[in-house]
Amino acid sequence: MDEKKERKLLILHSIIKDYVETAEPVGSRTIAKKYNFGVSAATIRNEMSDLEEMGLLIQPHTSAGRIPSQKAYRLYVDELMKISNLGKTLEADIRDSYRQYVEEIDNAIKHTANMISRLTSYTSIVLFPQMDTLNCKHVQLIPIVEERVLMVVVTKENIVKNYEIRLSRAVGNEELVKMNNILNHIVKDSNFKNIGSDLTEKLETLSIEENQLLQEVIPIFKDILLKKQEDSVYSNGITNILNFPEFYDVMKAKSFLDIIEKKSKLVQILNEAGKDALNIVIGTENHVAEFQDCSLITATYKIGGENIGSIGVIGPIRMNYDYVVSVMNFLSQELNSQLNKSEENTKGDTIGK
Amino acid sequence: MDEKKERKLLILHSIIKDYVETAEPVGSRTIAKKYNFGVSAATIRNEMSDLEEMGLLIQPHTSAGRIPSQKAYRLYVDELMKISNLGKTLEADIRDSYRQYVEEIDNAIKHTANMISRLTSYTSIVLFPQMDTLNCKHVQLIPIVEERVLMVVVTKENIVKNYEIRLSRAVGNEELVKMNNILNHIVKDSNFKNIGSDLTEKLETLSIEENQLLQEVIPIFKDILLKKQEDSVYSNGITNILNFPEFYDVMKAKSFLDIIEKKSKLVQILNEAGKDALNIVIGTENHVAEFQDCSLITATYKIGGENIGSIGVIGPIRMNYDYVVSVMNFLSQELNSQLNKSEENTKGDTIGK
DNA sequence: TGTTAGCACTCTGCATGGTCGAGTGCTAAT
DNA sequence: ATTAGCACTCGACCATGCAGAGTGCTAACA
Repeated sequence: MDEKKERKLLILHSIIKDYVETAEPVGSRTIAKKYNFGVSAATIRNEMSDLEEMGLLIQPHTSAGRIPSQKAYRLYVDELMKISNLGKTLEADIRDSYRQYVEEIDNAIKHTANMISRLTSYTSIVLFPQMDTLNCKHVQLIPIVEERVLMVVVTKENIVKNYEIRLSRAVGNEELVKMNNILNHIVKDSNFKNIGSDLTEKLETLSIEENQLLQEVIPIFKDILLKKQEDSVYSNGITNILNFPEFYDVMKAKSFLDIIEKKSKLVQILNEAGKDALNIVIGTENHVAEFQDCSLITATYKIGGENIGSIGVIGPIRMNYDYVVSVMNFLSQELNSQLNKSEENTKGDTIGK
Repeated sequence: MDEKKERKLLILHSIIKDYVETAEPVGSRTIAKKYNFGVSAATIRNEMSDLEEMGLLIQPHTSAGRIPSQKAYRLYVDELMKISNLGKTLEADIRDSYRQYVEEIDNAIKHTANMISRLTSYTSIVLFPQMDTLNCKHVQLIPIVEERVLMVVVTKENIVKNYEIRLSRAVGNEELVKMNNILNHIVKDSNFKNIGSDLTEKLETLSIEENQLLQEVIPIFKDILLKKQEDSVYSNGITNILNFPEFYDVMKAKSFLDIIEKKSKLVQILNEAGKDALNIVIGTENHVAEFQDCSLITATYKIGGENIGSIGVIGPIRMNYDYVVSVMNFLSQELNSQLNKSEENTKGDTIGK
């Protein structure tokens, strides 16, 4: 009885494999011939009929072959799929390619996105470090000219963000330093997530004069944390999707591309995808209607053990899951070691300062 | 004889108008009826036949109507078109919408791009200020942690760019200040365009010790000016193009979108478009093959009288030229006054400093 | 009991051919 | 110079028919 079931699954596996390659419904003959099971097409037909009853196969119409259902892909991903390596040389090449992206974290992440889309030929979407997962180390205000000031925020994770701000009046250098000191005093060591309540609390401990000084910077400081959300996502290989017959219909392609352009939606999608090391969201498992013809595979990256963002790839449901998963596994691992290597180097000294 | 020609042009005008609206070849009857010229379709037919001989109309096949040739659009743009205003209320709304984008120049430009694509329903592409058109005012090195340093470059035009860099070793605060001083001494007031030769020249005037100090920062400083090219373009409304029947063919759409994703190509296209206040490039007048089904309308923006970047819109050749031109006129004017208003405010004091 | 060959059936894709309508060019009349 | 009329052309659309792929069922076989 068990080997019976075994064969069914093998057949399902073959069907999925074939369909992923060809995008055409696959018939019993194809399976019998191409994947020599040593039984006739008729037998395969019977098995396929069973698989259809189990909800794993779908027949577009009477005399077409069958295609895997979403449930089948889920089964495949959960139980059938075997994840392989990318191969020593490719892995070494990728590792090498990170060399030039050591300075700015965002570049390493962008590079990861580019690699994802290049390797998988699907569309990649990545989140840059999300402010609300980070912790403030210190803030520095730097005069540019007149009332214009550059605010540099360094997080405990050693991520640097900076923002050009404009005060309502020109502020002298000494005043700016004073501002900076007080500001630092209250934002230091706070967690950006609770910054709203934290700050109002701490502001109360300050003198009236000090409050006055910060009157203008504080709202700006808070704003920044929210505002940059739409800059916090990057995507590459958006036209790759047009290579797949599923999207030859211009309207489908458009609704896909529309979302990719709507950065805020992407942030949401990535946030909903799950926070495991690797997450697979197939078709309607995604809550965003426009992506229900797609599958999404995401991974997270960490600094100092804390999840601070994620990388993902989005393609048709008929996706090469095992390959894509191995790509994502390797790249997220590589990105993580990249990010944390540089942290290891500096962290010790930072704490000591 | 003159009023004869007059009529031909009126007919051409009508055909263009109709074709721009409907994207269907337009026949003699349509023109006769819809734009009541007071003559019969047969007469129009004769005129159209003449216009075709003149190379202004094209007949896709014997029994279809006719469509305007590229030459016709050029004629239209150069001589026939009347540019109107956008209307007081719309103009006021747009002007208002700039309010919130005063802090960072790049945001004002991005906003302009968003407005372009929203108003025209074509795809907008814009260049952020190009480093090589700017002049250096000063540079500031700010320690982040260990060997990581933030380099802030302020231009004479008061544009601020900043880059995270990594030195080969941790550098103490005093040393960094020293570095900063020497660096500033030699880069100050130089024009980024000639920075290569300028710097080598000035480096020779420094002591060996000073040279040593700058050894690492100088190449980085030069790199920066080139490196960020691909970050220097932004585009919005890329999927708008899919609304036009010209791009219902997926392969056409793909080759369009591919270029939009290739930022470096966009920079080239915008640079080739011309540096007048307003430039119109129709179809094959563009040298980039993939955009020869498109028309491009660009405008420049200035700071202190100097061209530093451009904004543009790209759509099908069958474009609503007069409307788009009026949009671009208004927006570039608005952007310019936005950029230079803020400069007026500060320039005086800056020089005094 | 599982497997298989055979056969009728179904459905799509494609080529064919005919009709319709839109639009033209030409000619002759005004 | 303009126009009405008419023959002509071509694409869009639709019905038809055929070939090919694939199925489900049945009866025979190991």
